Amino acid sequence: MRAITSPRAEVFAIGELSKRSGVNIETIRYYERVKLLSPPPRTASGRRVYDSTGHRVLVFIRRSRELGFSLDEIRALLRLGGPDRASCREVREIATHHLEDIRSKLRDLKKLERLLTTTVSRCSGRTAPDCPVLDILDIQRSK
Amino acid sequence: MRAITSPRAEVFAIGELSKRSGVNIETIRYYERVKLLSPPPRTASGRRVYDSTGHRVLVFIRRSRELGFSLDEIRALLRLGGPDRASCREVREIATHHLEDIRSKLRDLKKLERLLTTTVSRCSGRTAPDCPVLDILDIQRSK
DNA sequence: GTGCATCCTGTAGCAACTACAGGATCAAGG
DNA sequence: CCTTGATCCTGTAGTTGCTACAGGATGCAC
Repeated sequence: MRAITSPRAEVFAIGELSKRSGVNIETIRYYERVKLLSPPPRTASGRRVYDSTGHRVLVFIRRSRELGFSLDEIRALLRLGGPDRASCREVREIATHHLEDIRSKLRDLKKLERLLTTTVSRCSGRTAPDCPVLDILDIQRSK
Repeated sequence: MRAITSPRAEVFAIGELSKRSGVNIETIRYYERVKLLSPPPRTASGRRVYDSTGHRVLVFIRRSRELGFSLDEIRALLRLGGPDRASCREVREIATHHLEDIRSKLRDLKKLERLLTTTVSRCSGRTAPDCPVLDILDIQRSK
């Protein structure tokens, strides 16, 4: 086995990692607490030390969050991307399931958008005496 | 002024209200705590007593939540629908603003859906050795 | 050696609920 | 009259994914 991996491994503190990854410091520590990130080595005085691997994992997490995956889903994806990587199938299952969630949210939002659009436009038409937005929500004026 | 409002006002307890409105008991009490609902009268022994007005307001809240309004927005809508109701304009402002939120969420989700759809379909095509879902998220295999 | 930046832990807060625990009260049957 | 089971009460803690302190310990430059 080769001892030295490459032209010297670069390491850095949590502030640097935060800047590079676009994930804020408190959030990084939070990810560690909830076991999304494994605890990094520390300096003698107790400060966290990260390297490029830590950076890559964190960026993976950030991207996944942007795609709307939950922390639990990300945990699963990380496990699958990790040491015992094998099953593209499982990854696909998670992603497909997530996609279904997204689609149902999309459907709901579209319905909502239509409903609110037509209602608001009725409202802006004139100085309506009875507001159609409140109507749609079915609030009662005495009768 | 007429003393008796109608053929006897019907009153009921929180469990009944919960069933009729489709909002669960703990949530009703929570709404009261955060001042979305005004505290109802109580029986001698301290149990909450509701009537049809309480029911109407609660249903209004439920529908608003289904439409994705935040509790703060609903608070505002309730104020506008209440005693000093006047401004359809303010209601429209709240609804329009909310509509913009919905539209931007819609745009994001659509992008997401496209991205995940194509990725997952590439994945399901064959027994891929390197999972494209993990690829897209940019996780690293040693190199 | 004196600042100031950066780091540490631990706790509390946000939305919008949900889920108890531990006790009081009500209504019906025997 | 008494017991049983349903319903109600308050208060607190948990959920998700963070963010924001407080209060203290380092690191580094001048």
